[in-house]
Amino acid sequence: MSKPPKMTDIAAAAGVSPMTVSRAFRRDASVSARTREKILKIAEETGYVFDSTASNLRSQRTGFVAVTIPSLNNANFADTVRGLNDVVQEAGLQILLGYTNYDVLEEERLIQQLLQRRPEAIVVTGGHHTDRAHRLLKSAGVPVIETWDIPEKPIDFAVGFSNADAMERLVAHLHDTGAKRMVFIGGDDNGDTRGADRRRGFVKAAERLGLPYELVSLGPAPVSMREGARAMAGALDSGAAFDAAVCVSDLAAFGALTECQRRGVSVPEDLIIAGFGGFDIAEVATPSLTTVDAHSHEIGRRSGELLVSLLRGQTDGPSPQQITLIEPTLRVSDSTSR
Amino acid sequence: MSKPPKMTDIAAAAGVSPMTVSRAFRRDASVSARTREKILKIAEETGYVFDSTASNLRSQRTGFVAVTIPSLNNANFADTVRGLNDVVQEAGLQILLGYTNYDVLEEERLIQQLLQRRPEAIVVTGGHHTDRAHRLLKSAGVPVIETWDIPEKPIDFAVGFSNADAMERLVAHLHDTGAKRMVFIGGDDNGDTRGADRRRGFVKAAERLGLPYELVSLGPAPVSMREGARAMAGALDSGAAFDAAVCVSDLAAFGALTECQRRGVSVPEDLIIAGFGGFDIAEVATPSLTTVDAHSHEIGRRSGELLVSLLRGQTDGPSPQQITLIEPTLRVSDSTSR
DNA sequence: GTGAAAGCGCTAACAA
DNA sequence: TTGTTAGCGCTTTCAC
Repeated sequence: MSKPPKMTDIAAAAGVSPMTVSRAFRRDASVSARTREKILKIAEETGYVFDSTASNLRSQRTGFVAVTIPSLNNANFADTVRGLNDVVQEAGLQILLGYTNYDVLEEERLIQQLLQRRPEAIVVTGGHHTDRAHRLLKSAGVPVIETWDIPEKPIDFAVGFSNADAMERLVAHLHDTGAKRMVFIGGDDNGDTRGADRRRGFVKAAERLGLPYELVSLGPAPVSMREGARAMAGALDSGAAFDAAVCVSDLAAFGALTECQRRGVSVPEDLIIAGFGGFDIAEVATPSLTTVDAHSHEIGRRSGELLVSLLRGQTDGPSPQQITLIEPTLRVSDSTSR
Repeated sequence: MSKPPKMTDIAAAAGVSPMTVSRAFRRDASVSARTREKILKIAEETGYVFDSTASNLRSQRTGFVAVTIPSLNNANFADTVRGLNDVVQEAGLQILLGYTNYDVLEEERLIQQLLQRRPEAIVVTGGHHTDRAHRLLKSAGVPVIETWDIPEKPIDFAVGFSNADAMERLVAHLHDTGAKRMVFIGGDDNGDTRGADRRRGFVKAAERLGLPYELVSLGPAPVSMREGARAMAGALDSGAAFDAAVCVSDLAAFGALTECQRRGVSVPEDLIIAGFGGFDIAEVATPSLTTVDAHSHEIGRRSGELLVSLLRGQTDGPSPQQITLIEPTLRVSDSTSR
């Protein structure tokens, strides 16, 4: 068992210089077809595997895109990563994924760690970071894309929407359909800034419309279906009167729905329920859940396209917008249709 | 705007050699506390960011663990990656994730691409690969862990279970509770070898028990809740008589359940339904779904622990087992309890 | 506890 | 279309 071959070994075997081998491995390089084929054949036979680590150092390009998301086990974020990956993979880039568990300190740690890998761009979820993380991102020397939120002042670029505004629109719709007293079921504030924004939007809309409301806390993010069920149980047990429940995500909404079914509370007759996010479960639940589709996959796809065009240095087209608004879609469904 | 500082810049500023700076950045290195603090202070002030790419090349260690999964949008695999990440992150390793879309050719492409990054270990889902992928893995020179399946002949290590056996046990249980005619709702074979294994287990058990059965195809993986609903609709429309439906995953099972509810078919009174995987939805559905909990998170965690012990080169302890069996748990619930 | 010299395996830059 | 030279920013190795 000898050492694995390197580029100079392939070059020697093919009777060319290492530089020619290097060129042969890149699509657009100027190498004669004959030479290229010969090189590739020898490489395959000898089991040569190109060493990116050397290439990365010498060329000062890694092909990495660093990505941080709050949780891997949330279909919304998974969809965003998938959308992003579909685009950047096409451009020969590799995602470096990390998740923060909805913790800004963990995010800071992760960003510092990921920057050491010398990514060519970095995509983060949300626009709230520690001061240090913010500084690291600003001085990273690569494009930064903040997703899912539209921060007041994006570091470089933002692809997302206003969670508060979207929630306001949902509440206004429920008010239009006749809801008189609402509860909001959501997580604690710590970490899940999108959840907190949705709650702010809920409160703002309810107060503007003169609707009485209550807030039910679910504990820290991530919010699961089970916790949605528990929160609904608590709300029903508390004896509070309400005819509409708005949940911070479809998962919580579905849990709340099952709890109602378990207790014989009819949805939407006795109580209307709405979720947020546009998860699969909203469509398949019986009754299907009214939700706000955040277009998770599209957020990733558009972030990827923005990023690829930035890295290609397309100076010809129009310079990219700092903010890409992905307007969410209100999907009214059976759970709020009396 | 000047160029970002490198290690020699920090060394010059601190009045030490680059080597001392290098040592100061590693935990166990022999540098006096005073020197170390001075160096770290200067590094922070100047915004120095350690360059892994150079370290990777010189030390021939990247700290990467390559991971391929069929899909990011499957909570089972996401759980496995989370379990894996929790462990390897602790050991200072970074996951390089790729997904194959249940396609072995895509897997081959991905493996080749990931190996160029010089990972220190590689974790793949399943034990079926193209010949070329198999060769690449075997000659990669790093530990290979195959998960979710137990291949006949693992390349290096396997962490998982027999999908066929687990399904057989489920079918035997349903037979015990009085099921007389079964349908299996699952995907096509192309790509999803775990799904195919489950189907084989179903057929084998049904034939052993003398149970009449039918197979309903869902189309190619991944199988969604919606497709489960559609498959159940087709099965009910076909007029075939059956009193039990076994689904390749809980997602399909939940879809099938909602379709039954939509049509007034009572579960479990008229029809019992079982899923597979141990997804959250199984527990929260009404009625809750009988399932086989594959312990997705544990598969990842154990893979990570195995891998970390291999990379630490622990020659002292017992040499690691080639096969780590994570026995799935049958969770009998309301959807099959008459 | 610290330093000097050399080099990891590629590719930028220039030359032919 | 191909080759030569030098060097990316660290860390190995050896020395003190």
